[in-house]
Amino acid sequence: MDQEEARSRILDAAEELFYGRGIQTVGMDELRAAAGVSLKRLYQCFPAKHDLVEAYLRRRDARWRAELAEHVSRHAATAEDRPLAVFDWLRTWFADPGFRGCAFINSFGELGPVSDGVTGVARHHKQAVHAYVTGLVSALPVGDPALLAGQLVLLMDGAITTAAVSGEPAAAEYARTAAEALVAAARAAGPGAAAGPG
Amino acid sequence: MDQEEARSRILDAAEELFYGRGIQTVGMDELRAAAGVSLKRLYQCFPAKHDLVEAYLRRRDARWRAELAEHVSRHAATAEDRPLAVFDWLRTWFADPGFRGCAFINSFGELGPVSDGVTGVARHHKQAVHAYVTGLVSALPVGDPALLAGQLVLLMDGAITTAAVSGEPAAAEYARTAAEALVAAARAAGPGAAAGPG
DNA sequence: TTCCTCCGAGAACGATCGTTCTCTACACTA
DNA sequence: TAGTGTAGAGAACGATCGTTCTCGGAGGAA
Repeated sequence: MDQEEARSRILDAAEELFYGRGIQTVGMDELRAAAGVSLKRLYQCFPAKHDLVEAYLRRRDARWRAELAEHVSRHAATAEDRPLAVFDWLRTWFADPGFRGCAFINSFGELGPVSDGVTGVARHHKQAVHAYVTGLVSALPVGDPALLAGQLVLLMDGAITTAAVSGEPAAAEYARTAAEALVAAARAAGPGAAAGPG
Repeated sequence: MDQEEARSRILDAAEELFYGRGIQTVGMDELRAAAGVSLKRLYQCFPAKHDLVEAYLRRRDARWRAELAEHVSRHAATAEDRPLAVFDWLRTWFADPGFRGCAFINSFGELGPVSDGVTGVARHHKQAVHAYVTGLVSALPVGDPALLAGQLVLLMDGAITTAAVSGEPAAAEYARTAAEALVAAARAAGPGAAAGPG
């Protein structure tokens, strides 16, 4: 087996186990078995468990954002649809049987206080998502795209955690209606618009 | 030392350590030392660690919601102010040096998949907060209080997690402005109001 | 074939953790 | 004063975990 393939299989197993059951709950030997590699190979690829944890989070960050962006660009016809398509994608994600909330929030809650690496990756992920959403709303005629993006990101994280804890995907619907209202309000206060009533 | 006092000191230490560093990171012996009780006493009060974890979460749930309700009832003059006062309280909480996100989301992310007890307490907490917010918005002339409450709860959870991961309390401001917009939109669509433009 | 190198399988090691057990000291009762 | 029950201090136990080490075998080069 190639070193490259071993690394990929280890990361696949790590993503399934770490995301599904938590990081500290999964031992290196169970991970080795799930990946189908030897312990020696595992430590060749990742010298310590925290290296594997951070690599898992980094890969998941890239893939998660790529899937989100692909769904948005594929399903949103106009610039107005794009921010809302984010929440449609969330709904399909919540319905996935393996859904268990945000991997970065979970990892941060579990290891943030004792791992600067985990904290850094989680923070980077949230910043990247924020930047992506800011890009989406910047195409809209709103007065303060940064404000609207910040609000939408709150709805995203709130929906993710609520859906995870409650076990029901309905949070995506609430978030979408809230996003519609916030986008509408931002457009009403957009450049060239009169000040709102009050 | 009284049994009652021992129990209280243990729960105090558990809350500080579990919330601040995570549950699995804190051992029973460190907890015993922080509480200033003997190991025998510790296991008399809580026969196993998971008993202590669930007791910690239940007590924190009650206290957290009581503090929130007290702040709202004390600082909000009118029914219109009450939902927004929630976010003012969040802002002060985020600024606390010990703030580290939502104890229930953190615990759920760490132990949810392997502990039905933790999952149950986290779910109960979120349902109770939802019920409280529903009560707040039910006093407002809005068409669908349950919908607005669901939206506001998403903003709360999103703000809490964003503030925790980013380490900056600014999320509370975004959440408050979003809450204002959502309340205004719900009032515009409230009972007796004409349908909105669109 | 013989040697060298690499790999997988899994034992082993040291540390930690949750939990229990032992020992000693002290307060209270007859 | 002798006896009894209880508490604290901390050793001990069994399990688990991250990590390293050992052993035996496979494959290529001379």
